[in-house]
Amino acid sequence: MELDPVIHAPTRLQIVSVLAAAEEAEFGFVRDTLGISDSVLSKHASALETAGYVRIRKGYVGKRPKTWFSLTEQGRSAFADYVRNLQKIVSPSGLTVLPG
Amino acid sequence: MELDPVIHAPTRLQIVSVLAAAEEAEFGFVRDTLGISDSVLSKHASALETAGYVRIRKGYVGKRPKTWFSLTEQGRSAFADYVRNLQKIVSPSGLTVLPG
DNA sequence: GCATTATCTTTCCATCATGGAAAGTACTTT
DNA sequence: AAAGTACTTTCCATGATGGAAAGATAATGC
Repeated sequence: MELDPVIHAPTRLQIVSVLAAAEEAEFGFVRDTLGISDSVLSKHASALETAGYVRIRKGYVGKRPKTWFSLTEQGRSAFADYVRNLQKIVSPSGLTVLPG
Repeated sequence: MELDPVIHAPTRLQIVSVLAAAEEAEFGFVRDTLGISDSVLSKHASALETAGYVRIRKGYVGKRPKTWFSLTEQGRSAFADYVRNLQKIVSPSGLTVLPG
């Protein structure tokens, strides 16, 4: 019933949730969606990559460098586990973390 | 879409979840259920009391002092908000993990 | 009466996490 | 050459966390 600390930190939870909702997301999109600084996103993305949860892809749009993030299979699975564990912790109260 | 940091800390989330499932819970029960030390529970309970989320009741069982915790109305409401916010963050992923 | 137990609370400490600013990297545009 | 784009890394200050140890208070055991 452990809450994976890599995912639980609020900023990373939000990053992972954004990525879980899409196949891939741009650096700037994630940063602006969450309203965080470049450095914070860069550091959390690296932490998630180190954990094996996020893939960081670098490429170009025209001549400008761009970075995209996506969840790895391991990341998706860890996120699903995380949500399940949250549910276990919270559910005795009768509340749910799930939509609907 | 803020996750109340008083509740989000894993240990306090578990404490609050336990309390949300009951009217009142004993110090020893909560400590043993979560597997934490006396000092940690004592400190987190104080923090939750300071936030207005938990009521700490002291009394006796026979001649031995005992402490009980319960959520205040404010605490229940903050917890419900917390879970709602969690839902908002997580739900775009479309996870279909079922409660229970 | 004094030591021990019970039930917490508070202090101490060492560690880790977090975020933003600033500086750095690499390349491009003007 | 200077400035801009798109990050990454370093620096730093702040705060959170947990357990052990020491306290506080009262009740039993011997």
